[in-house]
Amino acid sequence: MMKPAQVVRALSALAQPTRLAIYRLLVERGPEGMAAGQIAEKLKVSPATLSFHFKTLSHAGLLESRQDGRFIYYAANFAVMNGMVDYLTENCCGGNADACKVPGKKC
Amino acid sequence: MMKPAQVVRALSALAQPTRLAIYRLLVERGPEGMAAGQIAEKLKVSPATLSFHFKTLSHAGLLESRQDGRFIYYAANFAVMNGMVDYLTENCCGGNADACKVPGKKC
DNA sequence: TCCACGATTTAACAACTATTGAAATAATAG
DNA sequence: CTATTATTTCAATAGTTGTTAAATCGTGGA
Repeated sequence: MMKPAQVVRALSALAQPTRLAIYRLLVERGPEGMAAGQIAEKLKVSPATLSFHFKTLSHAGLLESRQDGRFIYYAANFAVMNGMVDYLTENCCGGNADACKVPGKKC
Repeated sequence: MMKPAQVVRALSALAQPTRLAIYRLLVERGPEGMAAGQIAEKLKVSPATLSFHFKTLSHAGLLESRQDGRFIYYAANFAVMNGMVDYLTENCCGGNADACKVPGKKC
């Protein structure tokens, strides 16, 4: 189970329109990821601002990066988001499956 | 599907240690919820601070409240969190189920 | 009605966050 | 090596957030 501080960091990282858009774009893109410049162009964000947000997302563990030539590819790390969701729904409804309203959760 | 602004509001609301603790406590408690005073005592948070956080969580749609005598009971609203998770994983891996790493998601 | 109790509001302040442009760094191609 | 492209760092500013104490609101009982 994730530590509270890490969950807060992940939530905090996603709680910003530009970063949320970056993350969603990379979730859609899958493991291949996308180059920083392409993301900047697609989302119409200045390189400096984008870099700042990459740092925040990476520090939260939500992004992986790899260099390919002059380009840096970023990709979503699904494990951290899954851990975040598990943390939020842990022991939901006190373990009463009937009362549970979280789909896919076995309480 | 939820609107981006509402998702950001929900993530933002949970991206704070005290509010995350409040929400988890209420998720565990289920639909019955818990009185404000009990939560304050359990989490050792001052009433004023707690009230401030209730407002933030309620405004994000994450909490429901009902008055019972002098007490106000708060309960988690699961629908909004589910919507938040759906928004985050929407169209994940571009619809390629094999590449998808999000358990319970059919891509 | 008056009082006690639970909960919220307000105002103030310190701490943190996002954004920008300009400068600096890293990597490749010629 | 130099020019070029991609990305990051820096510094400054404006805006946002969390906490506290004191004041206020609303409910139920004497």
